[in-house]
Amino acid sequence: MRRIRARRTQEANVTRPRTRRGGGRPTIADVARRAGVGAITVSRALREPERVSADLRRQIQLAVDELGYMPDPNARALASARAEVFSVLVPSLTNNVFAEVVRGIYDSLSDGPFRIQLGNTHYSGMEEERLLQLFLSQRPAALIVSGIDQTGTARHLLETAGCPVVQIMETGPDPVDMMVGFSHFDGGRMATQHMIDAGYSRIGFLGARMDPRSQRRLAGYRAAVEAAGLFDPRLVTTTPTPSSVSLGRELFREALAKVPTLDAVFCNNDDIALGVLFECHRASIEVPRRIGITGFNDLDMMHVAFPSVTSVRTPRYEIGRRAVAMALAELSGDRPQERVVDLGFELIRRESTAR
Amino acid sequence: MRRIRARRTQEANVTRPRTRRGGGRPTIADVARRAGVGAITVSRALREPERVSADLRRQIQLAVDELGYMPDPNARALASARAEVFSVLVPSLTNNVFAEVVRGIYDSLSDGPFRIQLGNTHYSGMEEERLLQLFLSQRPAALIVSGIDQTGTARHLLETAGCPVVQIMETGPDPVDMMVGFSHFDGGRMATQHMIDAGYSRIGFLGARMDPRSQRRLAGYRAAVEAAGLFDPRLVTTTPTPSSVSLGRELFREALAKVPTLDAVFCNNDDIALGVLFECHRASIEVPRRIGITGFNDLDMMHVAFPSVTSVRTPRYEIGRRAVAMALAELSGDRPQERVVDLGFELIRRESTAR
DNA sequence: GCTTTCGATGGTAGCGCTACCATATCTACC
DNA sequence: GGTAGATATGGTAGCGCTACCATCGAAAGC
Repeated sequence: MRRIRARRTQEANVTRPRTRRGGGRPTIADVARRAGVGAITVSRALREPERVSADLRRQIQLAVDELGYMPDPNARALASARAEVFSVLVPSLTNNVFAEVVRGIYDSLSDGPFRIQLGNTHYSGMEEERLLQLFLSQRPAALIVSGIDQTGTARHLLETAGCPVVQIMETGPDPVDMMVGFSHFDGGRMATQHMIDAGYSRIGFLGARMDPRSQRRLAGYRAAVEAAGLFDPRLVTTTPTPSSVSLGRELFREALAKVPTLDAVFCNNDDIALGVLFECHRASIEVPRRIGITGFNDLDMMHVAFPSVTSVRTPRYEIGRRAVAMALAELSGDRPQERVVDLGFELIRRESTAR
Repeated sequence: MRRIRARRTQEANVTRPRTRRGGGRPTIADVARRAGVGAITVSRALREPERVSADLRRQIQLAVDELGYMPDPNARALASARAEVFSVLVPSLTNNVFAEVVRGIYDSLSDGPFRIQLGNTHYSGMEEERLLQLFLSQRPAALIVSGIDQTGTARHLLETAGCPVVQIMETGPDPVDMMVGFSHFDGGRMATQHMIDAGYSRIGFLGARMDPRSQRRLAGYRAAVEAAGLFDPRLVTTTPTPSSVSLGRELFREALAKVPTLDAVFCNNDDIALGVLFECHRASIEVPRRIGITGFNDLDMMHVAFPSVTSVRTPRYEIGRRAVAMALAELSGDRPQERVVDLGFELIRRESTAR
């Protein structure tokens, strides 16, 4: 039986002309001919091996190896109306936080068949809409988007995407589909409460690029300070400028000029905190005695800094991994029970607030 | 004339059943029908508008807008045997240096039709080969790869890729196609020479993750130190461990334990330098009097640090932009004259070496 | 006035793959 | 022994688009 197939194969082989367009790379038909089977069987052997007999499977694998065959993802996507692509939207590529999230996503997806389509929204809702539209034209297998504050249009696009959608970084009451993140409000509140407990009373908030998550950290800060009867609007210093270490220094100088009695700062993120720390060094301001400092994210450098800096450790890498895991579970059929996963955070107390 | 076309169109429209597979999104045929033209004219109007009369162009644009038509990139790639994709291979996603390069690439490509396919090689030649193979199966429009030390297999893949290839970060004598970068050897040498000139004589080298570029910085360091008769193998402290601020501290401690007379360090990169700086603070080692510090890359924080840290400023963002520009030029037909572009670097002298 | 050339437009035939259905073989059951 | 059902494999017809070639009318050349 097998022999008959093989003969048929060779005959067909003779007349096949190299097409004008394809770069001469082997196609699934080449593999099929070589293995003496139908093209569809090759396709199956590659995608659902359990549905092909071990015998043919071996033969096909051999042909694939000999020919160096690689399926064309474009043809695949066209024929199946679904690309093996995860579309990922983040607001920044250089921000360490998102770099880690993205790394988590890449690490989780590097084994499987999925490619990644990464888009940088630059913190712009318009840009997010544009990219969403663009990415959706590829019919991705899943969508991972940052934040929960999509525009109406963007939200509608997500809802009608027809694939698993994971909103990351934050959790909220109304997921499009799934969510992984933590509460920035709680993070801000806990960090601030810690400084209150440590005995600071004129606690400032320093914030750059006040995106929605920063706003919620600020809200958390405010809740804590108000509860302690310590709120003063002049203690809040923010700017829409993108965050950086040098900006941290500027903000701190500004805050100190406004409120000379300032005795602690809760920083939007660790870059800002580092800028504050350096400025304290430069101006001989004692930390934590004269000024307490708390950052956000807990980058590696915070525990190395001198004095080491208190910070809120956030599960960035883990968010990336979990988002992929949830989407993958959904794709494979077993619908995750938990649609909204709160990965929490941890306040790491260090020298910078040890008064 | 136009009217006749329109009539024909409507007739055809009646019998068109919605296909079972496509998700009901409008196709080029829908647009063509609506505009009363042939599908191929729509295709042309979208890709080479100058070849279609202004009249039809307007009509087609209208139909596109009304229908919300977006071309399917997969079908496009399949039909034209070329995807509108730039494949980019970097060794790390979180390393600030590559994050900036990638940002440059994204910024340069966000307007045009090109998508980006980003791969993380984790500094592994094997992984690079694998990803190259994978990405090439998509027939990208161009390839951007980090470094010039590809394995034989990888190099062969690049040479036969059939699209523009840009090697980035370094320049060298033997480009596959094009190169953009700078000389890490010269950077290392100049940084070291600067410390020699500043009066330091027991100058150490601290290096993490000794990838090829770090190796060349080390070679530059060594050239400078040897020329001055100052070389001592015990001054070199390296580790294959990935770089981090905390690792900088470890390396510095180790170096100081080995050679107590150490009076300066050239650090592999700014993270390491920052770790050294913090350790100096912690151990009350005066900078720059007792120890001079020079970093590499000149991250924003280096000028804010106290004392501010001397570093070699590298054109990371610019490398990304230039790589895209060169590939784009090649694609549009006007072959760049310069196949190898050296973007140089700049030594930024600061307090940490101002003895 | 007639042919030649050229620019604008359209039709046909794939690109490489998979969904869908058909067919063939084998097993289980009455 | 015959039939239903399961299992394994194959054929056909697209997926949505563009390369290639054909066609057609108008301008240009003689």
